Amino acid sequence: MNKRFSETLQIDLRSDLPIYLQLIEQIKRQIADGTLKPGDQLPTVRSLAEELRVNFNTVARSYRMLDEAGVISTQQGRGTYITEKPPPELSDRLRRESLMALASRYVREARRLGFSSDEIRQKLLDQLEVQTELNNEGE
Amino acid sequence: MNKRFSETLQIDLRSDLPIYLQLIEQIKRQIADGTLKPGDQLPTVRSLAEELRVNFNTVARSYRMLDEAGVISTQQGRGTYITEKPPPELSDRLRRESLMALASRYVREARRLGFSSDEIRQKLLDQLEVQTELNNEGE
DNA sequence: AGTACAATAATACAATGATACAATTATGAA
DNA sequence: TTCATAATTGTATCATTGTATTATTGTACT
Repeated sequence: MNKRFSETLQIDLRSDLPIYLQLIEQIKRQIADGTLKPGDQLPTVRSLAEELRVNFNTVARSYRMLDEAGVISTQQGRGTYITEKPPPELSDRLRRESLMALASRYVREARRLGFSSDEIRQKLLDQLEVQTELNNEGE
Repeated sequence: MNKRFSETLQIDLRSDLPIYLQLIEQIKRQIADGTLKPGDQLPTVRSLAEELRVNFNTVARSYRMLDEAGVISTQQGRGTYITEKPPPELSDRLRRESLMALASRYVREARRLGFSSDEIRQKLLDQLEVQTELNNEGE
């Protein structure tokens, strides 16, 4: 049951992180975890922008930077695609960058809600226990 | 017949109350009495400043403080809007639910990337240090 | 006067939006 | 087919909007 790609992206207009960086972060992560595969076509800058209710230049900026990073290939008049053969070490680097981005966002948003470092850390430990219990059975 | 927003604001340059505080007070009041509704867009800092004959930094200062108070949402390059759900003081219960959701999402996405509990926990601790240094948490 | 601080102003910058353009693809008539 | 034309796609440029940093102004206090 494949969601529309745009529905898998969560943009927070109130975040202190710019929209174009939020997009980059999440697309990178989907590539790293295999949700997006080499050769997959991404939505056009205009259609994705419309569904996310942002300006298409903002999407274009994200695509351009991802292109420069070598993870996607944007082609004028054709569209944008996940790079066919990512450099061998790119995938592992993407994984680590994605983890860093996730941790960074968690801390940033939690701090924005006014929580202390202790509370942020403790809640994570709680969640790690909860979700680990669930996963150990099924695996 | 709606007046221009700027015409509903009375700025007294001779008041002992600073301009930016006068603005904050009056905008807050208009939100409280329903004149300004959630989702409404406020004038740009420059246009409002021009009509009020004050410097746009002064308006920006008012907007920033209202943003920090959670009353409005300022978005660079887009504009400023009355916060959708303005809970005067976010209830403790809601805050904790939000933190839980953030932590849960972090763990879930990190696991999806294939990281272990140790790696997930360690990366968070790293980020806590990094972001705490910048923010000088003690105060 | 001199100092210290808050309020305001000036300037440069970053993120997003609007518009026009170029490259490619799709369509259809000859 | 082949060519012309329209539609679609990304690109380039500049305008608009809020942000950050610094300078200036004004006020209160010694």
